[in-house]
Amino acid sequence: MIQINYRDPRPIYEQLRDGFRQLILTGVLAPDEKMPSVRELAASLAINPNTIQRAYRELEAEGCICSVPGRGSFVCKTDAAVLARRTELTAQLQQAVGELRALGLTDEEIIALMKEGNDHD
Amino acid sequence: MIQINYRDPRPIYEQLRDGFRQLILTGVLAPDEKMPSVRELAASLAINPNTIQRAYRELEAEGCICSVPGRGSFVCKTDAAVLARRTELTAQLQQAVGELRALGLTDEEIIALMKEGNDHD
DNA sequence: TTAACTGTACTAAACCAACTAATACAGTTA
DNA sequence: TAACTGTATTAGTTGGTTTAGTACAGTTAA
Repeated sequence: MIQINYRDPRPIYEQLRDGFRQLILTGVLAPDEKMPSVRELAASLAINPNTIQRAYRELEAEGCICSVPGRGSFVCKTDAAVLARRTELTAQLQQAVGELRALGLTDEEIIALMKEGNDHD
Repeated sequence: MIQINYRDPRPIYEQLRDGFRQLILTGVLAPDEKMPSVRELAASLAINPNTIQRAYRELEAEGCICSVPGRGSFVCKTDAAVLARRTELTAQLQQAVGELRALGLTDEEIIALMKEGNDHD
């Protein structure tokens, strides 16, 4: 379901948080679907339950999941979560575009780069 | 010339390296121009010389500056450095674009976002 | 030559965030 | 009741960043 890359310099809890956020916001994990329990996921990934807990805590703060003591954690995609992610990605996009322009690339060239990597469906 | 932001979670040496790279690759610092000496910059920024040294070492490895023992460090913009930065920015761009597409945005909407933040000269 | 600059190298310690470990408490479910 | 769930807390380890101090060698100008 989710994988950890130990060569990735980012902390584990960030990899988990970002990975799950991606799955949730893109609909791979449907609303009301049950997330793996803290202990279960910790065991299957061979890491500490506290690390899972931290990722889940942040996902809940973002509005991606809802955790209920005794019951479990559940997917809970919120408009606020989608909007927040979109805002964040827009900032990243504009940052990269701004620097590419500073390197002398035209908007046409940048758009070409943008469509180059991925097939646009 | 360059500033450190202590609220920025990134390490100081990364802020220095990225800041100088930006100034060099965009031509604000001209080729053959002398960089501030390790000790001078450390004093004016009130940080340790070793931190400056690390930033300079990485900039030299990237081909942005050339350091000569006894003489100093000098701007030395390389084609390789420009290309490397362009490649990196392209990856960041495509990453953001890919995720925005996954959120359901069309390429037209993404291009609009891209032009929205900055006036295109 | 001397003095003051330059980059570079090295070791040791302080510091802090990330992570682990172990334990405990409370709510839910069969 | 037993086994699950999320949550909280404390303590300890680890690794990267930064500081501190020292040292060496090359350059430059008085």
